[in-house]
Amino acid sequence: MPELPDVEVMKRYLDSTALHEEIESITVESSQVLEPSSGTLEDRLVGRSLESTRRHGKYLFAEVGGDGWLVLHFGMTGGLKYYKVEEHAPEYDRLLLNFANGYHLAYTSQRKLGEVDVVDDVEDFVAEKGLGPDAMAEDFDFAAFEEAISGSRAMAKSFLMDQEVVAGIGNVYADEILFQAGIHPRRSIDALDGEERRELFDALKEVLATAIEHQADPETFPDDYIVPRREEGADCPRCEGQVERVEVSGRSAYYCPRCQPRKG
DNA sequence: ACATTGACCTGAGAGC
DNA sequence: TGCTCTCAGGTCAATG
Repeated sequence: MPELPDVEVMKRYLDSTALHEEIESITVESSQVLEPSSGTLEDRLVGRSLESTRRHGKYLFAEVGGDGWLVLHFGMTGGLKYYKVEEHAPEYDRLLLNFANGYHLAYTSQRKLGEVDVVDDVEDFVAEKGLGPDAMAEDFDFAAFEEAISGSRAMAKSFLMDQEVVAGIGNVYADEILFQAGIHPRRSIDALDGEERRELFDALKEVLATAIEHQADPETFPDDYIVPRREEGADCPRCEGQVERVEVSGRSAYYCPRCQPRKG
């Protein structure tokens, strides 16, 4: 579930913990998540330090001592933890960066669907993956959103989740964006009128920004958010209706049929 | 061009 | 209690 807001929170966490510390060694607990070989990873990291971070969509990048970037992707489970004593070691750690100061940065991924890589250039990596603009980037504005819509006939939810259209939105936040915009997840994107497109775009920016403000913790989200109630039969936070589930691109979409009518 | 399905992977929670 | 089954959802590939 690490989507843009979750990854942004991890970026800030990394910024406030592990930067500028020398990496003394690495420990590979599971090589399945590693794109390069353990040896390559070791060669590129040991003796250096992480100097800065960037994020594009759901990908986090950490600059390695001015020589390339560590790429972290979390799949659907996973995160980072910076700790010193063994008692604080997290479960499901797959890779550890062991710093000279005695601390460790653990990359965790319960289901091992993540990816760790080292690349020379972030832009090249983004281009290679075919990722669209980051959803929170300034240059992803309403004009760019409309431009992306033109020519697409995808369902609204599939469109939002397409990383080539816009990078960073996954299953959970797509549901929230559609709920806030009052748009049914299966409506086709090109059927939305001008006003609906505007509302959808505004909701996209608003939901992601709000989630980041709340540390991507659904427990603390505004009362009218649907994410904490993604469950069939749950009460809609905005009306007397009940949350329903429908399948979209093989994923569960939770929505309120009253707030998000099939046809608007 | 888009939807659907299944693979990857593992453990939490449900159901019996 | 303890087992088995389903499901979770990011990404990619194959198929319709």
